[in-house]
Amino acid sequence: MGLLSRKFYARPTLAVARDLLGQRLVRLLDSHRLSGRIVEVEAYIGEMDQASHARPGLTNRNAAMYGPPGHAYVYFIYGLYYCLNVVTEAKGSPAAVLIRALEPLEGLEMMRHHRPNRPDRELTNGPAKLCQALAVNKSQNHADLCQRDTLWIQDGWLATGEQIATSPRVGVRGDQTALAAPWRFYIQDHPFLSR
DNA sequence: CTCTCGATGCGCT
DNA sequence: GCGCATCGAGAGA
Repeated sequence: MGLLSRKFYARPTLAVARDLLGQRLVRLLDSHRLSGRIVEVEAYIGEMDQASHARPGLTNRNAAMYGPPGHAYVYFIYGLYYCLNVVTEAKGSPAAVLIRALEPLEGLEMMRHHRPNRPDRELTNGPAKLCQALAVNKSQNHADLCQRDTLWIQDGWLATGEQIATSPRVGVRGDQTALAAPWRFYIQDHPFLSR
């Protein structure tokens, strides 16, 4: 099935974010496939974006955001968790889409093993939860998503009747007026949305 | 169900 | 030293 191409990611970030909904994120782990449909994302665009990790300019942490499109930007947060982004736009233009929630499709048994004592509905309904379920960590930072290596995105689908909705981004700090832009995209009423 | 609060470590000022 | 693109336990209703 179709791997999403470099050109898909080398576009304006809001378009990429919207078009990622319904696509299938695949993680290959010890020859096991773990995958899910992307049902919620957020866009982070440029150094002027008050909520973006690129706000301080190029640093070691956010370097992947400045790199070529179609690669992973994985960061460590709150001393405990990882979150996964997809780098967008041309090299040198720091922008990315945060993957916030998945609908699990393949590898449920292994996901349950990675997130013990959780009901299935809480396997991948948050940015750090899905990284736990798919065993995504710093070793996937800079990974090329345009190759079938250990992490990639391939063609998915939107079911008939599924509607795309937007809202302001969640969990971001700072000046609220600057953060009101509706840069969160999600499939309306989907059961695997984050809280 | 909702709300509050603590965990935990690293990058950056 | 501070603050963080989060989560889960525990309490209350």
